[in-house]
Amino acid sequence: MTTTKTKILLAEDDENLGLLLKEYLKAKGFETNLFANGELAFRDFVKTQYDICILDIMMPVKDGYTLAKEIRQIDEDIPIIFLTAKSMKEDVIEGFSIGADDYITKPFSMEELLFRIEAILKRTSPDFKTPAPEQYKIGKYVFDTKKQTLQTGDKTIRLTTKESELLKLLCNHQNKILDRNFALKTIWLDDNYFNARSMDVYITKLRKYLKEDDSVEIINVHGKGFKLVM
Amino acid sequence: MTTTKTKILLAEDDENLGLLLKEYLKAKGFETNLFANGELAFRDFVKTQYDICILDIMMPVKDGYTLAKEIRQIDEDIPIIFLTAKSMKEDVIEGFSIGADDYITKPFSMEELLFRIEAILKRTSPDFKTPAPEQYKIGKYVFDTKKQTLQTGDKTIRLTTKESELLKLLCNHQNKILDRNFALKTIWLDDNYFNARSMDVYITKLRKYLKEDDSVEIINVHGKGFKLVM
DNA sequence: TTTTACTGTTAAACAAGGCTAAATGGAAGT
DNA sequence: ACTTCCATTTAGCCTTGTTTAACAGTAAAA
Repeated sequence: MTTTKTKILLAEDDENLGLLLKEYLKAKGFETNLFANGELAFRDFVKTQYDICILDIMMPVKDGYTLAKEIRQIDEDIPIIFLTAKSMKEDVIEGFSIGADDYITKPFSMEELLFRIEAILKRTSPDFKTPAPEQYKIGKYVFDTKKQTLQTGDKTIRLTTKESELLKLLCNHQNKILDRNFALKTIWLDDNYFNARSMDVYITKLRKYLKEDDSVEIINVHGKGFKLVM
Repeated sequence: MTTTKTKILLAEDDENLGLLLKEYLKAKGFETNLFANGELAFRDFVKTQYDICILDIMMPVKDGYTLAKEIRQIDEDIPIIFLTAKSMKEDVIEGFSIGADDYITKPFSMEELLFRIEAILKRTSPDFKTPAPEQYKIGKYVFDTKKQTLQTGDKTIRLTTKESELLKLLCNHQNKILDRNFALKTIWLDDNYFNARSMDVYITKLRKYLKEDDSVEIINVHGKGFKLVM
């Protein structure tokens, strides 16, 4: 399987921040090229296929706005996110006028940057690892979230809406803990006692459906939630 | 060409801000419906085709997060922007986790909001924006709303008025939940018990008509409504 | 160990929905 | 007026989805 990594162009003159972001994004599965100024970034942009650009505004040699304008002349559509220390109204306006997709003021958490990147990518590239694909492979099962079915070779199990929503959340967090309260608030909208017990009942149901394949298991993490391991 | 205005759902309990935004957006060519709390906003959401939702987080009766989750259960894809006074890291994370497209902290300039709306809309394919076409493709069927017919290669099924109206509503909300009460009030003008049972009978009829194509299905969402998936 | 908070599972209860057939009632034809 | 036709509603019965209750088991805490 050749899942091409999402390529990010990062133009940031603060070396500390730049490397930190690059490392973080790498850990999150992105391929990031870091450049210390707009000039270097642009020289690479023309020869590399990027999926998204993250540009600091204030940089030596060539600032972020200028860089963005040059990028826009080459590619009208590529997503651009500005990073900046100042949050002056006019600057934000100018950023968006150039055709920015987002404008983030420092300080920001890397997590927020990641979310903002993903929010843009989910609308941009249709094949982007969206947090909610229509089909999941669960061991020898195929779970169709749209049709709410769970197929395994011969038979097809029709799932109810709640079963489907819960399984979807589990798939979404596969091999990670799905927090009880998060799941409750997402599906039941309220994490009271009764809904919690209701959820337990649904976990039992899902386990029954999935018991044909031993490599798949929904395990409980005491006091935290459930984990779909496979 | 009759370009329909982009419809915005705005949930904001601060009446001053709400009306101000509404006026501003109106001047910019948007059609905005303003609601003072999440409950009212949701009640309208199920019966109106919106293009984007702008939700304040802190609202009486039903807060923005809960509203967003309810909206997401009905429509997984509609863009959501959160407005909030607090910019706590965890809140931003929660907002994006629900599937927000942007998260703006007050105070913000209306101009910035406008740019952010446009940044999102330029990435959103306006496929459902074309209002109520005369013909729908439903799997291998062609549904003609005007002639009230359902064609599939060889044969043509004549639909009755009620059958046609219901199917039209379902098509209008395809892959989203068609709210029971909204459908009843729209077609039967009254959501009493008997009309509800009548509607169930019609759902059965439509399912029979559509059973030639497995890729099409009318699934029930318990207590909420029906969803035409394809 | 004892206690307490969680979790697993089953079954009961109830509401909602699926389906079929019969009843209703209006429109059109005789 | 009577009949036929047909869309729609009502009735009835059965199935399913979801929640609640109840009881047993287990992990953590005291």
